[in-house]
Amino acid sequence: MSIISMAELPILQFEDKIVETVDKNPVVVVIGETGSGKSTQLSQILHRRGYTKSGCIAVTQPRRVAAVTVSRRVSEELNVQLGDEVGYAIRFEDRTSEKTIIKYLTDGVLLRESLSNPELSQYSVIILDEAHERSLNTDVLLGLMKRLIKLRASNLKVLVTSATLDGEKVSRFFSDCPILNVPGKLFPVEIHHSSERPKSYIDACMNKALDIHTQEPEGDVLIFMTGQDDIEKLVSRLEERIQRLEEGSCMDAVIYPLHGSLPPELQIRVFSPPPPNCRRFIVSTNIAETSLTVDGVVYVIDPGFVKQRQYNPSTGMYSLDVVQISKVQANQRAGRAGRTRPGKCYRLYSSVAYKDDFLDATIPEIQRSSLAGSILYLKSLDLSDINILKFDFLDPPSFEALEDALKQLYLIDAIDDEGSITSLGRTMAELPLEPSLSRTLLEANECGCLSQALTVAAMLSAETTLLISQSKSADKKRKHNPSNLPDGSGLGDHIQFLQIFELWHQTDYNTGWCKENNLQVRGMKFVKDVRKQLCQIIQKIAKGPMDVKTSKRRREDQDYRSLRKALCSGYGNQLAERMLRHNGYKTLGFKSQLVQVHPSSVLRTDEEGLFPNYVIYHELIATTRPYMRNVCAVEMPWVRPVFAKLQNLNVSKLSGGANQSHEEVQPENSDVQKDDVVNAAPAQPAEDVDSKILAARERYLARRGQANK
DNA sequence: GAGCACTGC
Repeated sequence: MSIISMAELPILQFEDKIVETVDKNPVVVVIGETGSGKSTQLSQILHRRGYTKSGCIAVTQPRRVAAVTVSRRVSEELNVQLGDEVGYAIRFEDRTSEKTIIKYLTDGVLLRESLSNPELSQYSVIILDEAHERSLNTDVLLGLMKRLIKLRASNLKVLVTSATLDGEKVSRFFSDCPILNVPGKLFPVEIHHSSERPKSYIDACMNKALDIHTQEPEGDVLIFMTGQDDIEKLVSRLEERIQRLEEGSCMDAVIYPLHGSLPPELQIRVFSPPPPNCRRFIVSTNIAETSLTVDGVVYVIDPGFVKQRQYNPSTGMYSLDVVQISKVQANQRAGRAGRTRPGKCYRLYSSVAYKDDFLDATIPEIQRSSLAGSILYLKSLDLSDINILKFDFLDPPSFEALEDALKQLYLIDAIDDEGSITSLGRTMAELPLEPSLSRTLLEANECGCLSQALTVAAMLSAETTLLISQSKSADKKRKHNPSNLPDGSGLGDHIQFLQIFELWHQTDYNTGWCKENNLQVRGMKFVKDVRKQLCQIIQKIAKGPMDVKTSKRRREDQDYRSLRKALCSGYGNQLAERMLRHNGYKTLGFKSQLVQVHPSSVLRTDEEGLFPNYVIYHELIATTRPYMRNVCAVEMPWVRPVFAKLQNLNVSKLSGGANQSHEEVQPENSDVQKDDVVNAAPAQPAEDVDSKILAARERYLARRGQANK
C-alpha cells in the first residue's frame, strides 16, 4: 500500500536528522503532531538504521487498541506476518515471538516486564509514545527511564513523544535533551472564540449547532459534553429543534450520542458513513478527544469542560468534578475538525480565557490518584540507592499523597513499620490488582476461600463496566431490578458480585444470560479473563496447583465468613464503624470521615432497621454526599488487629525520615495526646519553639478543621 | 434514595 502514502508522511523528510540526533543523545523528545506518522515510522526508521541489531525496539501506547492497530500497520508496511518481526503485547494477549524486533505494548505491560527484568535488557530502544497523555503508568515509566539511561548509558536509547506545549518540560526533566519537531498533516482549522462564557453551555451548544446546520456547508459536527446526562439532554433538544426547521431549508440530520457506557452496537454507529445529503451531529464525552476518531468531522464545538476523577489523599475520598480543560486538550479537540479537510472549531470561551485561565497541560493522573499501587510497585523494584519518596517524577505527587500511600500499605502488611517492603508485599506487587485486593487474595488463600476471593477481585476490577447503562427514564436500579440477580444474602456488594459470577458460571458463561440480567457481555467476559490471569499468576507464585475452581461454597460457610474475614485484612485501610442508633458510619483511620452506605448497595439492615456495626468499603466517593461504594459486613473480632496497627501507626517512620518535621501522625483516637504534644511547644523556652513544630501544628489544625466540617 | 469521564496491569 503504502509506498506512496508513506512517502507523504512528513516524518520521513526528517529521517537523517532524527537518526543523527538519536545517535548522539541517550534521550530525545519528539514533538509529533497528529498525522506526522510518528507512531508507525519512528520504529521503522531506527530499525532501518541498525538499531535492532543489538536488541528490540519497544513502543509503548497508552491504549490497547492503539498497540494492536499500529503494530498491524507496521507489519503490513514491512510486509511481515504480525507476530513475527513486528508484534504487540497487551494484557491477555501476547503476539510476539523469538523473531520480534519491533514490539508495540501498552505502558502497563512494559511496567510488568520491568518487574522481572529491571534493566529491560532485551530492548535497545524504548519509545514512549503519546507521553503527553500522562497516564499514571507513563509517569512511572518516565522516572524509570531517567534511571535506566544512566545504568545502560552505552546501549539504550529513549525517545519520548509529546505535545507542543509540554515538550520543553520533558526535555528539562531529561537534562535538557534535544527536542525534534515533526510537523503533522492536519488541515488548517479556523478557531472561533466566544466573547464570554455562556450561561448554559447546553443551550449554547444547541444554538451553535443549529447555526452551523443552517448556515455552513456540509460536514459533520462533533460536540464535546461532560457526561451522559448532558449528552442525552442535548440530543433530545437538538432533535426537537431540527425537526421544527422548515422542510427543504437545509439538509437532513442525524444525531448520535457517544460515550463509554453506550453498548458497543450503538458506539459503532458513528463509524459508518452517513446517508447522502445528511449531516451527522455527534454529541460525545471526552472519548472522542483521543480514544475514538470519527471520520468526516469538519466542525467542532468545544465548551471547554471535562469531567475528571480526583483523589483527595487527606480524606481518602474520590470525587468526580467538572473542570476546565487544558490548552493541550483544547488543541487536541480543535484538531478533530481537520482530519479530512479544512475545518472550524467553535470555542465557547474567550481567547483571553484560553490564554490566561487554561493550564498548559492537564494535571497528570499521578497527582489525582491514590498511589498505593504505584508505590508498592516501585518498592518491589528495590531501587536501593534512593528513598522512594524522593523518586524523580516529572511532576512529583504531593508529600501528603505519598504518606497516604505508605499508610495504606502499612495497614495491609505490605510494608513494615520502617517502610521496607515485606515478603507479603512483594507477592502483592506481582498481582495486577489494587493492593487491597491482592492482600485479600493472599489472606483468602490462608483461610481456604481463594476461589471466591479470585472471583470478587476480578468482578471489582470490572465493576463499572458491568451494568448496561440506560437512559434516565428507564429503570436501572440494581436492587429493584425485576431480574433474578442474587442479593448478596444481605451481607453486601462483594458477596453479590461473587454470587452473580457463580450463577453465570453455572450457565456455562452464556451470553444470553448476561443480557437477560442486564449485564454487559463485554464486562463479564473481561471478568472471566481477569480471573483466569489471576489464577495463573497465583499458581506461579505458589509453584503448584491451587484450589481456584469456581464452585459452590462449602456448607459450613453459609455466611461467607472466611471470605469476609479475608476482605477485612485486605481492606485494613477501608473500614468503617456505624455510629450509635443511626445508619451513618465513621471511617476508621487517623482521620475520620462521616460517610453513608451508597443507596445502590445491597447491604441489608436488621429487624431494627440498622446496618451492621462494621463494614469494609471499596471506595469513598463524594457526590451529593460522601458515600461508601461497594460495602461488605464484617465483624468486630476481625477488625481488632487493624485497630492495633492503627495505634502503632507512625507515618514519619514509614517514610524513612523523609518527613523532616517533628510532627508525628497519630491514630485518630489519640487526639488528646496529640494536642498535648503540640500545645506544649509554645510554653517551652523560645529557642526550642521550632518553626517546624508550629508549621506542623498549623497543618494539624487545618486537618482537624476539615474533619469536623 | 442515587445519578459516574476515560484508560490500564
